[in-house]
Amino acid sequence: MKELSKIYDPKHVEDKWFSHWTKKDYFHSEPAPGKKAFSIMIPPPNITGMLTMGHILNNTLQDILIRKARMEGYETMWLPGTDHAGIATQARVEKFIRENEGKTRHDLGREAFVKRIWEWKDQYGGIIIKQLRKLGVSCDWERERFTLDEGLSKAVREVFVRLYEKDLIYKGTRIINWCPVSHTALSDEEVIFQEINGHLWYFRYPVKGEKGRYVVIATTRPETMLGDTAVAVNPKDKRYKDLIGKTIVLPIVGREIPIIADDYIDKEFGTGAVKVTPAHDPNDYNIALHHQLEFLNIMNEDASMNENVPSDFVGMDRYACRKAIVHELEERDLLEKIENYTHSVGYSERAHVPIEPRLSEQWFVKMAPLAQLALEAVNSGKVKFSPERWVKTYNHWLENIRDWCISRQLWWGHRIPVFTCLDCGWESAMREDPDICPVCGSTRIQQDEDVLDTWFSSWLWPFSTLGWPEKNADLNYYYPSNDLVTAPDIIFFWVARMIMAGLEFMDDIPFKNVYFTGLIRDMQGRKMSKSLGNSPDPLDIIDQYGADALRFGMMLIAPKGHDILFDTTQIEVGRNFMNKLWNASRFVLMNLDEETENGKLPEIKLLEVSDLWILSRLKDTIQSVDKNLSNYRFNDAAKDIYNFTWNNFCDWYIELIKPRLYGKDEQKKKSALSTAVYVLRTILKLLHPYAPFITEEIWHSVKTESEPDIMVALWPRTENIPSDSKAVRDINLVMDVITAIRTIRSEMTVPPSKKADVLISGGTAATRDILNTHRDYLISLAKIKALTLDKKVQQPALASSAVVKNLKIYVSLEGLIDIEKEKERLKKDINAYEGRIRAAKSKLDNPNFVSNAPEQVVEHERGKLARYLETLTLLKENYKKLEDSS
RNA sequence: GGGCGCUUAGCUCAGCUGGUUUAGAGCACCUGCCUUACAAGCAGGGGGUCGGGGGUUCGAAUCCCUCAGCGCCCA
Repeated sequence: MKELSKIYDPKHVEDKWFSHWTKKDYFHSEPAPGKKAFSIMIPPPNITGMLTMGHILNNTLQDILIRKARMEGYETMWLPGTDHAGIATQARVEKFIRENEGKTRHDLGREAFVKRIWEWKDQYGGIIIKQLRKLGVSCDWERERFTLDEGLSKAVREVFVRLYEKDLIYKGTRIINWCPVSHTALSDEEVIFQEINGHLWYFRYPVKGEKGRYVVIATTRPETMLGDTAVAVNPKDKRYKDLIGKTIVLPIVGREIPIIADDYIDKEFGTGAVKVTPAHDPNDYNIALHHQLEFLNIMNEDASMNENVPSDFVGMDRYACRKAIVHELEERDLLEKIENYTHSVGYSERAHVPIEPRLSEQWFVKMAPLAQLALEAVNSGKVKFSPERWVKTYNHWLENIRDWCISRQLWWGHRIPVFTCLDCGWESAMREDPDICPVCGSTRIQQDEDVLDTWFSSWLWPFSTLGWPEKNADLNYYYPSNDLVTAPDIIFFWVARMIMAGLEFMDDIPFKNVYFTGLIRDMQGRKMSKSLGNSPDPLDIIDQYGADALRFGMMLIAPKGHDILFDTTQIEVGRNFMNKLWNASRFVLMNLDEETENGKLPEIKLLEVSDLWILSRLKDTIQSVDKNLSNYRFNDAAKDIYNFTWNNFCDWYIELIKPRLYGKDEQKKKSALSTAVYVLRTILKLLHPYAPFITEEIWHSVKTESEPDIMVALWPRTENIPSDSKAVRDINLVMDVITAIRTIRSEMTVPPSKKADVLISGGTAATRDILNTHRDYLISLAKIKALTLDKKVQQPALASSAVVKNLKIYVSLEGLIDIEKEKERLKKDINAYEGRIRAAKSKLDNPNFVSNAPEQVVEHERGKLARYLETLTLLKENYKKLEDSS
């Protein structure tokens, strides 16, 4: 007999198996011709990142997919890695150096600073990858990649040059989103709009040459008035018709600016007259292009005012300047009024400060030509989204796509491979750094100072990680990958762009399926965040409950594509289940001796009805798990396993076989045990993708010779499992009768130690026969002293009764029965049946129902009614007897 | 302003092509149990009319319209 401890302790188990799997090299994959590949590319987390609940969700899902595929015999490869997170990492290291050494990156210089980031990366970067191992995820750790690796950098450069050569990359002067903290441009996707309770200021702008005449304009950003180069009105606006073409003398500055007319102006906004600041507002920029207005940049990189404004304001921060301007205009009696005004303000995704629209020269990718194929790939179903509704979001973005600003004024990242000759002005993107100008031979060559958006490397991840642009066996074998698991908040940043890149550079989609997870929130529905402190550290949870409990508990509450309200008590459910499984295994092992069991099911003829029942249920469960997992219904599959294990195997099957196990008949004992082990083994396999550690641990006590480790064992198949519908019906009847007796006992508060006499009569010969065959089950599970089973039995004077399938069940409880209580009990049952009968009757009494509903449905309703009526009669009989005897 | 989603038991959620007991599960709750696998457990129980209104249908939690509330995305 093998002994297991009474309570499952994950701490003694998890690390052991992880290193076992590593030693056996199960994580690693190489292309295996003749074997089908199954691959997943991890969404690379930031090197600055720490493991969050979101990562737990995301990576557990991927691990379930890859572990199941591995057990199904695919050559599986899950590629892990990280991205270099340009802004976040540079900011992190800058802060570190500033706080510890009092230096800026400019003090160090570009080369030395980048070297310092690499040092930081080696020490702290990618902690998250180490943390992931605690979760037990089966990535191919030897294939770990980083977006700044040599190979990936080569891919980035190749892609840049190709797009440059196709004229899909260009340099242009535009209004872009500028982060005044990080001092860099951002793409549109990196701007987060937030509703702000601000103000609308109304200023009087004097009209030149018309003393006392003003145009009142409304603005949310007073400080930008220093950069105004026009005032605009709608040409159809009668209020201002006569002013068009006249001139405004800009207050404070004294600059003379025109009043122009443009259809774009909304007559309803403010006064209908607006100030135009072409260098600091994207809409004003477009108006200015139309009207050939002056572009006046009035801010520095940190959003302080530059020397293009009156000296009193130079150097002021934009918000200090706002106050000063308002004050100054008020002094001059040019402030008409201030209104409260709610509007949305764009914030920098990384630095959490309002972005500043800024006119500057940046690099862009023309996206429209890339978008077309990407739309087709998803809409034709070549790439499948799950849940499907994300297709709409995807389409909307791609159909309205704007060019992608890819240059960043940072040092940490892939430097833009564009070179310029200072002598002849030659400029080109180059695969290799040139020594001399190919046009004039000059050595005075300069590379662009900027680096690329981090996503410019991430969008190549599905193939750059496999060695592209080289053509090699890995690419050939693993590309495209099967599933991508990601959160929908990066559908534009990443998913859509990967599809575009895959089609453009690989001529093929990057993945076949995309599963969008929900977001993890706290119980109040708030996003988990560091500042709220509502985000538990997953490693603490693993420490407390075990990785399996975390994974499984999480999956149970992770409905398809919905946000998840997370609370650690839900992980307790996972832990309790692991403990239940552990103890069920203990039970089986305690009764198992080496000889009784050879890994196979006994011949069908040796199986008893209870064995056939549990095997039939097992078969259903396997089918359901398969179906649910192939539809990405992870929580439903988890529930299938949970319910089968707990409610069928533990609650009933183990109890049903106890008489056989404790009996003398060796053959009966053997068939029970063999079936139990077989079922247990199958449960372990079904559960392994969810809970890899505990299943491996138990497996090593019940494994067969041909399958040394569950991680590489074969996924359960249903072909050889018997399915016997009569066994299912019979056992269901037995269970119903046992439950009825238990209910009586419990409601009459009969202590479990007290056995009762039970008499069963009525029903059909067949149902009585079934009960008679299984009388041992009844006796042991319903705590029966003497069981009488006959067509007609003398109803005991003092008994509690129930009706199951028209069998009358009497539990004889002399001395324990309380007649009033029993009457109440029966009355409740009678009421319930009367209700059901009413419902069925009202349907059948409706001639429209009878004539219009399908025959089957009508028949079914008739059958129901007949059964209820019979049951009701029997219940009433019992009730009457009780009344008579009292 | 446009789009998407959600609203079912005290809480978190299932309910997939409308009909298989009077709508299910887990947690919480109540009652009784240390019954030799498991008190992280066992047995039993109570609790909702499916956000409001309207419609389609023989039949609606399920389909349609509308209102309200909540959330997300885009502008």
